[in-house]
Parts: sequence; C-alpha cells; structure tokens
Amino acid sequence: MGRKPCCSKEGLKKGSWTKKEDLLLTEYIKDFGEGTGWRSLPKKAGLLRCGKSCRLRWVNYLKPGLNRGTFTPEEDDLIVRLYTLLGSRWSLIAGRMSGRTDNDIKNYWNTSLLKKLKAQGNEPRKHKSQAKKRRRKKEKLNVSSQINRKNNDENKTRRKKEKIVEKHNIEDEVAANIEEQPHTQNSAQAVSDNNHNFTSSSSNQDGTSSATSTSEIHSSSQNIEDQNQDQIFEKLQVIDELLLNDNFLFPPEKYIEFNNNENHMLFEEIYEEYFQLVYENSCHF
DNA sequence: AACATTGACAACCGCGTATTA
DNA sequence: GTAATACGCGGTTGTCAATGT
Repeated sequence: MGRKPCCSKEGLKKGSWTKKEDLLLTEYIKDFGEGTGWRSLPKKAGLLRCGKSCRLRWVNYLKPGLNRGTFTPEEDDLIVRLYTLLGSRWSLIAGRMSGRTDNDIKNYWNTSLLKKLKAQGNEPRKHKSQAKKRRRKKEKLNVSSQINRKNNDENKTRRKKEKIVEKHNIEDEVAANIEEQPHTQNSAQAVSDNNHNFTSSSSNQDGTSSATSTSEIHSSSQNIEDQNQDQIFEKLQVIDELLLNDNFLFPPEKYIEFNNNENHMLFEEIYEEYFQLVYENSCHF
C-alpha cells in the first residue's frame, strides 16, 4: 500500500550549496529536465542533498530566467498592490512578476519593503497568516472525532461543488453585466490613491469584513455584515482561478460589486486594480 | 582593532494538499 | 477507499558581509 518508503535524511548535507553542487544539479536538470521527480534526483545527480533542498536551490537560484537584480520602484509598487489584494500569498504574487521567485519577494518584503512602507506611514494592513489559518483548521480537526473527520471530507466535497457553481455564477453574472455597466474611469488609481483601502476601508470596527458577488447583490438585499475576511479571500481566489484559466477571457468592464455595512465600495475597483496589475505585469496572458 | 548590530538573502522546517500504490 | 509518500507553500532561522560604536 502506498508509495515506496521515503529515503532517510541521515548522511545528507545541509547548509550552503557549493559551486560543484550547483553544477551537478544544473547539469542533471539540463540533461533530464525538472519533471523526473525531486525525490530521486539527488541520487541520480550524485548529490548528497534531499530532493526538497535540490528543488529549492533550483527554483530560487539556478533556474534560468531569474531576475536577481535589485527591485525597481515599479516592482515595489506592484508588490505592495498585490500584497494588499492577496496577502502573503507569495507564490501568487511571484507568478505575476516576471523572473522573481516567491522566496525573493518574501525576503525583500520582510527585510526592506515593509520597513520602507512603515517609514512612509504606508504600512499595509496585515493579512491573516496562512500558517495560522492552517493551524486553526488543524486544531478543529484534532477535536473532531473520526465521524466528524468524515463529515469534514464530505463538506469539503460539497464546498468544492459549491465553489464550482459559484465560479460559474460569477462568470455568468459578470458576463451579463458587461454591457449594462459603464467602465469606471481611474478606479484603479482611486484604489491606489487610498493606498490599501481595500483591506482597510472594508474592515469593520471589530475587524470583520464583508463581501458578496454580483449574483447575491442583484438577487437579494441580504445582510452580509457577518461575512468575514476569509470569504473575501475566497472570492479573490475564485477571481484568481478565473484569471488563470486560459479559456476564460476577462474584459476589463466586468465587475463584481463589493459591499459592507460602513460604506459601499464597488468590488469593481478592486477587481479593476487587480486586473490592471495582471495586464501590465503578468506573464500569464 | 575589536566587538556589536543590522541588512540581505539562502536555506530549512512544518504543514496542507495532491498523487500514488 | 485508504494510507503512505511527494510536492509546494509560507514562516522562520541561519549565515555572512557591511556598517556602526
């Protein structure tokens, strides 16, 4: 049952990579490609490293096409905006920045950019830690019995289905509104001018936030005050999936309305900001 | 010159999810 | 369907050079 046993870590080298190791890894990948499995790569390439370490070294340092130069002001701006929208989803952010790795951006953010922003008084609102979210999720699971776990799995399947339905709803609604709604001028600039107004102005006093899709907005006037920030991120993830779907073309006029109990803010602005960023800088289109 | 501090970045660790037998 | 394993991600730590005292 299961895969063959994992190799022991005993005897494997740790710490900084030598030029010789870099060469061995580069040569191996040049000859056999990346898709041969990181687990078995070190042995085949003659390296005393674990596959994980090899992958990291390749992805963050040796891979051709990496931009290891200093970050430009334009890149700074892009990182700040994407962080505001996506939080510390570094891989997502890196995916929209040509030649930059998630590790690079994360390091730059933690060591330089954040300090720079703090000094300017523009510190973005801190997003929920992804790791903490995971831990909370795990704690819940630990409390659960086997039956609850099973229920969790069932719920997971159900949520997956719901997400697909929601995704389709957003596509339909957004498409239906292309011709109905005029394109908001300079909304991206407005968002930019307000700095992180997506996360700040949309937050309630108790720290909660609310969001909704166009289908919800147009179909009812239900109160969404109790929807929390996680749901906003889920919406953004849906948008993200849509954006990354080659078969789905996203005209800039499409919008999703955003709402909360304090003020009314069009999700369109957020989306448009996001869309503009992706258009200007993405390697995915 | 010696030591302390800071900054930058490489690398590791733990975890969740996907994949596989 | 289940458990073991592989992979990828985010958070954190370690290391080393530059700078300050």
